[in-house]
Amino acid sequence: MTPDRLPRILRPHRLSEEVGAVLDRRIRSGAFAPGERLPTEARLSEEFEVSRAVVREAIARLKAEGLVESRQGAGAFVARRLGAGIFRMGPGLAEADGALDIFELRLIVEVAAAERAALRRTPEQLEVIASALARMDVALDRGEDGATADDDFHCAIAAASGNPLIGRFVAFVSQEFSASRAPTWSAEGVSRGLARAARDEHRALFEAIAAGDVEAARQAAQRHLLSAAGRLGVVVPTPHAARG
Amino acid sequence: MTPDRLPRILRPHRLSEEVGAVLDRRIRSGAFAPGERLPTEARLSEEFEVSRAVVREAIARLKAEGLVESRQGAGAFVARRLGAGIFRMGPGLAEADGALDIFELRLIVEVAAAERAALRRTPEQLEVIASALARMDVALDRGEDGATADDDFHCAIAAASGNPLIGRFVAFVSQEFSASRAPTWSAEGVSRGLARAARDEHRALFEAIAAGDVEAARQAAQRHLLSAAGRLGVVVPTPHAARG
DNA sequence: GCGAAGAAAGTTGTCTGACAAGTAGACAAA
DNA sequence: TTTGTCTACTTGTCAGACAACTTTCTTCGC
Repeated sequence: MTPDRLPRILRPHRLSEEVGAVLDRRIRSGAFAPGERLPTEARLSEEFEVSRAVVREAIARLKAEGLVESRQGAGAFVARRLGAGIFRMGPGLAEADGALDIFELRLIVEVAAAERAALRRTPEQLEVIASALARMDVALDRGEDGATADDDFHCAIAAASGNPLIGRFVAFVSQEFSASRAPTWSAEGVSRGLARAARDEHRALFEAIAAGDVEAARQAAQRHLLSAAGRLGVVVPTPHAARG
Repeated sequence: MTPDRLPRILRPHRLSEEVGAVLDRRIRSGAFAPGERLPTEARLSEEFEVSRAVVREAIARLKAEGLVESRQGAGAFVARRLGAGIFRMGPGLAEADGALDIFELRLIVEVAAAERAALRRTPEQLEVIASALARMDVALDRGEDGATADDDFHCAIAAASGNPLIGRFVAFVSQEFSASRAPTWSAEGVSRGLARAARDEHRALFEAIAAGDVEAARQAAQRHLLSAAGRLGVVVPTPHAARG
């Protein structure tokens, strides 16, 4: 646990964010039911003792997130389908239990991506994967940080799955959780051989994809992600434990 | 009970949305580079010939979407990592090739969710799944629309996976693609027996989860989703074809 | 000349008041 | 009951002002 993140200690408070956060909670908690009309802007500005401009800005955020829809003259309404069109991880998910949840989702999607990449990758896509792998090797030899190349490697595999949606989703998750690769590539991680272990797992995965061996790719991807979780002290239970 | 969900044929234009759309395009197209400072609010309000309030509301949306960050006194800046923290499907994805991509992602995540639900579901969660199944039966008997119950069924299984992230993601994908269930539950679909076929698949999946049989749950979920895709005329290739 | 303190200009955040555009409910007329 | 009108209400937009904060420039002491 290396929490090098100091998010909002020094950030000056913004009224519109506070108001937005309160409304957000009320909506998600069900205090305002879907389809129900929100109090008017004037009413809210009274309740929170802020100007209408602040309320409007807060509601603008909620509208952008798909939680609220407003109609001129009628009012603002809680969306019938909360947050349609947008998926977000939510802050603070990258720690404690959240890490396990994210790793499990990564395991599911990235293993599937690896299988499909083994089947469908084009020579060009294989080249991109190989390039990321090579950059990791260079970083390892020189004792530099290979976290970015690590990131690229995973994203390149997902991109080679032939499904752009999978590619984008893996990129999203990986970005969201990029901090998780830091311990492996830190000075301590390198000295403890974590980076080298990760490199070997990556190579096995690459070779399986290069060979077009779906089953080997599945196993290599699963082994790698479980090991990566282990390097963070997270144990991901898997229904396939007997097979993997 | 009035379902006022007509597609808003002629939505009155909202200035803030138009301004926001223009800025959105400029940022995504790279006209404003990541990290670069945006023109000031005053400048933008001049350019678009709108009030500063409109510009602020537009920027508030972009901030909510993670495209822009602003600092009081300094200005508004294009985010270094565009849209970090948010995943969206993008419009128009639910047709043509997009349907295949979404179905493949659904297949991956929902099959995994079914496996985990078979392992981890609590009696309460099983009850929720059973309830959705029962509602589908009622709808089928009465010739009513069971699409909502169908939706609930899938989401309930994902929720029973024990991983809230999976639950939310399936809810997201399913919502995004809710139109896909319509053909099954339409009058024509019911008369052609599509709804009945779907019901049988659902029941098999439910029983596998109730019995805690991981392998059966996996197969039932896969079979159901592939059949569902087939009912839409989509053929999803799967690396597990030999096994399933 | 140079570094530091301070002034000045510029920018976002918030407040206030006002009017335009659009909606919903009441009420009267047919 | 149906229809049309009216009125109160709500959101959308505008304008101007000030506060809070950042950046840049100026000035002063050395």
